[in-house]
Amino acid sequence: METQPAVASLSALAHEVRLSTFRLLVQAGPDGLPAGEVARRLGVLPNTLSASLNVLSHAGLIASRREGRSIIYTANYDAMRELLAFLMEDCCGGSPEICAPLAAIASQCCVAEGARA
Amino acid sequence: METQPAVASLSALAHEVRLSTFRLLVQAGPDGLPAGEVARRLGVLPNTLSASLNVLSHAGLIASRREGRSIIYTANYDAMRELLAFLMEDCCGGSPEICAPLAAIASQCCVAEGARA
DNA sequence: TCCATATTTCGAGAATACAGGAAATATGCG
DNA sequence: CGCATATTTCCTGTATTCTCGAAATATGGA
Repeated sequence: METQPAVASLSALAHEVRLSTFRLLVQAGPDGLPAGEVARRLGVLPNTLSASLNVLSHAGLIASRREGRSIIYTANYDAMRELLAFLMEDCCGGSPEICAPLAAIASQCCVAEGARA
Repeated sequence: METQPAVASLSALAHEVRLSTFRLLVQAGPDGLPAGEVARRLGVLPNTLSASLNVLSHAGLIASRREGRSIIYTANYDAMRELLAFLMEDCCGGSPEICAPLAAIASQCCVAEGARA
């Protein structure tokens, strides 16, 4: 990943409603959530949320599909991974032991539970 | 970490010069770099860079110390870790196998080289 | 003290982001 | 078709951010 798209992603996440929205969709998994449900859970007006979804979508962090009258939004896990990888990528140039705890966080978070399955 | 400080950190990073500055300092390791050196490497005016450093510092992402006439800036690795952990923290609630690759990235990045030492 | 270096602070104009009201679009159902 | 639901688009005033020139501050050395 290069700097410019990373800035775009970070900008999209640098907003209370948008960050909460993204986290909600990440939690929701591949099934995603309809826009209205997100608005209800976060307590924001539908049009305000729509603007937030638009920004996140434009940055490639989420995707959408129509289902009946609802539009379902889902997190783009690839984009999330790319952004995190970009942020982690530099720390090893200096001293690996400094950023090693990041791996510990990730394995605590993901592998420990994933490996158990 | 909570949403509000996370937004502050993301806002600080959501800017081309500031993101590049932060990455440069992360690469530089605990010794850090003087402000002038960062400005020279990134090709930005000293006062513009100063504003960027101020924003990053205010968000807690970097720290500074004076050394003679120079002011040396260093990355705050703890803050970086907290932010990354915050972003990763939700993915497991859904499906662990989705975010497991994050652990792979982190271990590629840090542990593989760190363990070799 | 005087000067050069390193960095920050101040100020102003231009550009951009934000929130929310009102209206428009799309879908499903009777 | 007519109506309710779900969501988006448009609009507008306000607030914030960004950039850069000019001036100020801090340090070290002659």
